[in-house]
Amino acid sequence: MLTNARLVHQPHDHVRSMNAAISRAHEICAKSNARLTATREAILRLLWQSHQPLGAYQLQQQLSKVTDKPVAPPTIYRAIEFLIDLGLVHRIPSLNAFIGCPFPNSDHSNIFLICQECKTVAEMADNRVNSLLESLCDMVNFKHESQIIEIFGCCPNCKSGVNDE
Amino acid sequence: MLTNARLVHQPHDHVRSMNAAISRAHEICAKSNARLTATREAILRLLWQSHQPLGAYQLQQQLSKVTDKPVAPPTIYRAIEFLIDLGLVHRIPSLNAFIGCPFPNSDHSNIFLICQECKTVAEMADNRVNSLLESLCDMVNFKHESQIIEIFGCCPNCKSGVNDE
DNA sequence: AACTATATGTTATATTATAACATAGCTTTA
DNA sequence: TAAAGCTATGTTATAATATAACATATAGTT
Repeated sequence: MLTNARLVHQPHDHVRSMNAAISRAHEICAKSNARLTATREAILRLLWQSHQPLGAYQLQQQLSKVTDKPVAPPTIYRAIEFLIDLGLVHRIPSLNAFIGCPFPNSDHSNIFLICQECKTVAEMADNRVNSLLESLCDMVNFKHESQIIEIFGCCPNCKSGVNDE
Repeated sequence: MLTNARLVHQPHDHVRSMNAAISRAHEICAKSNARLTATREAILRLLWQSHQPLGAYQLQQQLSKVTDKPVAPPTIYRAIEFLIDLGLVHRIPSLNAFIGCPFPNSDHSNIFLICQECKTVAEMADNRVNSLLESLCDMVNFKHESQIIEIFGCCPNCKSGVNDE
């Protein structure tokens, strides 16, 4: 089982984990002969700075602030599409929002733990889940190609009331 | 393991299964002191007639045709919200679309098999999946409240080319 | 330097969803 | 049965999300 849950749900060194993510992203792009341009990297950074998924229009605002010039939606959606295709970013369908993938090289269980209180999202991967779902698909003769699992609930911080005002 | 996959992926008696669904819906509403009004029932019927999920604006068009008068989006969204709250209908987040629930009384695994070819969606429920996911959540101290699992792939019909032209 | 492919800018618009307020229709009880 | 109160629907407007189409620029290749 692989997860970034502890990272997400506890204080940690943001800058360091982001830098790691960015350099990993550069490697992955190099391998695929893909270009991590300034815009794309900026979007990836914005997504990594937040453990809450960001919507396209939030990204638009933030990118516009960072670059100090207007940014139109297609710019955002194109960068996101690029990042998703490389597995660096996920879309959380029920939230219409996007989040950086903490382990872009691994198997994609795509299990997301969405805290309804604080809106943070942690990711997990687990092979038992994958094989169980694949076996269920086999039983009904459905060809499994990909999956996404969204789990809604309450993260450890919000359960314990740590961040209450 | 509970599924309507065979029903969805094979020819069957639409009218019969829909009538069964509607009368089940009436029972469920009665239990909850909720009113399955004409509009709500019409929406539920439309959703049952199709094994493909329908978007709100598709429902709008079809309802408008059935009732022969204009229908505005809030009408649709309100009926859908009602039906979802009672567990009679699901929203498929990645499709922005809605589908009738084949076993509204049972545990909600909310596993959807989405055929990328023909766009049909079958549903499954499986307690092993539920308990596995709950145990993963326990491991990271996340309180599991609900879940949705979307599996993308290819249904038996499309695999075998049955419906090719 | 010219060519080609890739990426971005720009404008417009499509698609999905909800807010806010008005009206109508049940349902309970006087 | 009439009045009151709750639930549902109608209506208008608009918010939020996403994409199409075409122009321009930039990077990489010959």
